[in-house]
Amino acid sequence: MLLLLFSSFAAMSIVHLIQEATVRSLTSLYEQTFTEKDFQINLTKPEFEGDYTVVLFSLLKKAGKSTAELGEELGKDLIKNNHGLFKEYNIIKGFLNLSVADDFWLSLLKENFHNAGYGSQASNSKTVMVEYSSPNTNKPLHLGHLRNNFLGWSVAEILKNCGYRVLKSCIVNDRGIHICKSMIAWQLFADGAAPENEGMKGDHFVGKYYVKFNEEHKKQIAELSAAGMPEKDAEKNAPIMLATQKMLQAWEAGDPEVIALWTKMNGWVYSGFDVTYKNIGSDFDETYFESNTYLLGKDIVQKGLDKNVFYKKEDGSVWIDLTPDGLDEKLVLRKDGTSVYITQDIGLAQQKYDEYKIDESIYVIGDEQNYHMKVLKLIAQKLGVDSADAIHHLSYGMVELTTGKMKSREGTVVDADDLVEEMIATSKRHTEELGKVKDFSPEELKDLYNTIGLGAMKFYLLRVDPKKRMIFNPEESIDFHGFTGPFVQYTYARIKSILRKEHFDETKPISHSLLKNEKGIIVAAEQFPAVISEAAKELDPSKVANYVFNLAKTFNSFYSELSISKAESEDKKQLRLQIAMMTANILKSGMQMLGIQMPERM
RNA sequence: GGUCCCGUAGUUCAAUGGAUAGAAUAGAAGUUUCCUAAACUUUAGAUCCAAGUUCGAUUCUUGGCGGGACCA
Repeated sequence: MLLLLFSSFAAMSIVHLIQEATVRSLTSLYEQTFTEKDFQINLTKPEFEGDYTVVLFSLLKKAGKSTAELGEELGKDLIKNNHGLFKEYNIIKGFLNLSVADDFWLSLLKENFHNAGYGSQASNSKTVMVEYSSPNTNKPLHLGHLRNNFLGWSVAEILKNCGYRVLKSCIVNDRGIHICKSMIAWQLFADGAAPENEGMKGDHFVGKYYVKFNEEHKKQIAELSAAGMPEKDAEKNAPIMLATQKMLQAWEAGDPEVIALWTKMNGWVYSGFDVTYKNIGSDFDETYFESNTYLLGKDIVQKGLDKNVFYKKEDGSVWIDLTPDGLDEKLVLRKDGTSVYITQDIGLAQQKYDEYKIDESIYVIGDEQNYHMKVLKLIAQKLGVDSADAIHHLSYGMVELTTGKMKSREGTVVDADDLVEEMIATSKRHTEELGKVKDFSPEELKDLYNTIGLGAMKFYLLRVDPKKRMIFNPEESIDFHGFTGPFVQYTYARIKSILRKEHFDETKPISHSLLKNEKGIIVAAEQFPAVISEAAKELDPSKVANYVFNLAKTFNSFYSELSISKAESEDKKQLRLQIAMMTANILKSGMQMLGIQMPERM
């Protein structure tokens, strides 16, 4: 009877149910209008009796009661008028702790334990584009790019689970002075070498010449300075820099030789990127190349001039005045008529909208671009670009090293490929030491090492609030114990092991009181849909990582306290099997949203 | 010079204005004839400083100190 009743509540979270019930009780008790914003519902701290807590302080004035009176009256009314949803209550200081009936939790478990899609929402018929990764083609990917890639991928997955149609896109920064630097250095120092003859990945090969350029550039600056030239002039007038500038002009003029070299070297880089993306599991529905988009937005400049959003200075350059918005004046077209990044970006934003009619456009870009993105959105809005309001910058903090800044041009970076390789090697070592999967085939082992190594790395980079910069110590390897991916994977593998051995008997009705360890997991499981929604709203995968870890921890504690296969009764065994299965389903889909695979055994 | 962000255990991270500030790791002490010990249990350890708002501040406001990013 009760089970049936509670299953009709299943669409609503328990927090929501408590909110509504509390509003009803307050309104009838004190004959005033209350809303759920008048008070707060928290999880009850484990040291107190109860599941959820109504914080009473904010209600005292309006109700005209003391905490003790209000708590008693509200508690009694909640118990009386909610069909047994609440079992009991207690009041400590200004906190009304409510115990939710076991039947509610049992009903929730029964309804959902076998549902692999628990927590995901139906289609909302909205399209969102997530632009991420966006590499330069003059160097290989490093740790910072990995954070970007994992964030972009994960946010896309989270949004999919919330019912969005998601398009993953990438803008490849394949032109400009930085690419010319690698090209010049290759011409000067490579003697025609190609990645194949050196057995290098193409992106690493090209990156080597980018570093080489900077070494040579520095040397020439020193020479010119020694000859008496001021350092700033020396930077510009170093012969290698002059040659690079000349090459950039030749590229823009379409010089066939330069274009051929550019095509060849970019080709090397792409073949290298392909390998890295495949290894880390990144992919894109749409790839834009800046060499195709850099002329976009010029018509927008004209439109801006017509609308008087932009103005022309005497030298012919075009500007926008953002001082009324608390920002500066910003250049949108140089005096020589070439456009700047912001102009292209507006052009591309418009193109994305035209092609896909996207409702939201998320840009995963480092926080060093906060100002740029703010200006981009503002200008787009002032111009009346269709997609302007949809622009959303997912700004993430830089990854810093304990040993100093990562600078590609100085070669002081943690390389993405190296790190991936190291993680996989470490997972291999751990696995071999433990010796639990000696019957695996070589292919199965390879998959397992990948799953665990990448799991550790992705979890490590995603467990931190994206907005905050994070610090990485290259001397210490990423952990496989504690608050880590492998911890969650291990919990999952243990559950799967049990599920392989035991069998479900769904004919058994389950009706008994829940032990603390049993209920704890169901209470945690109930929060999963809300966590996903929150993560989507905040574009924050760390919410999922933290949740999944806590659920795994709760389960591990349950596992060590209570036996499943040797439960006190068949009833209890079936209950615990359901709890285990629901946990496994949630862990798997939560980790999937972080881009992390789950091993059936490890 | 201007704008913005960040200061929490030794370290890396949590905490929609709420109860005794949570974890992980490193440290100390335990758990394996029993479903996978990559686990579990116990223990010690922190809000940069100073005012203010509030019944209540890690959270909000102001000022300092320290770190970072961006703009010209």
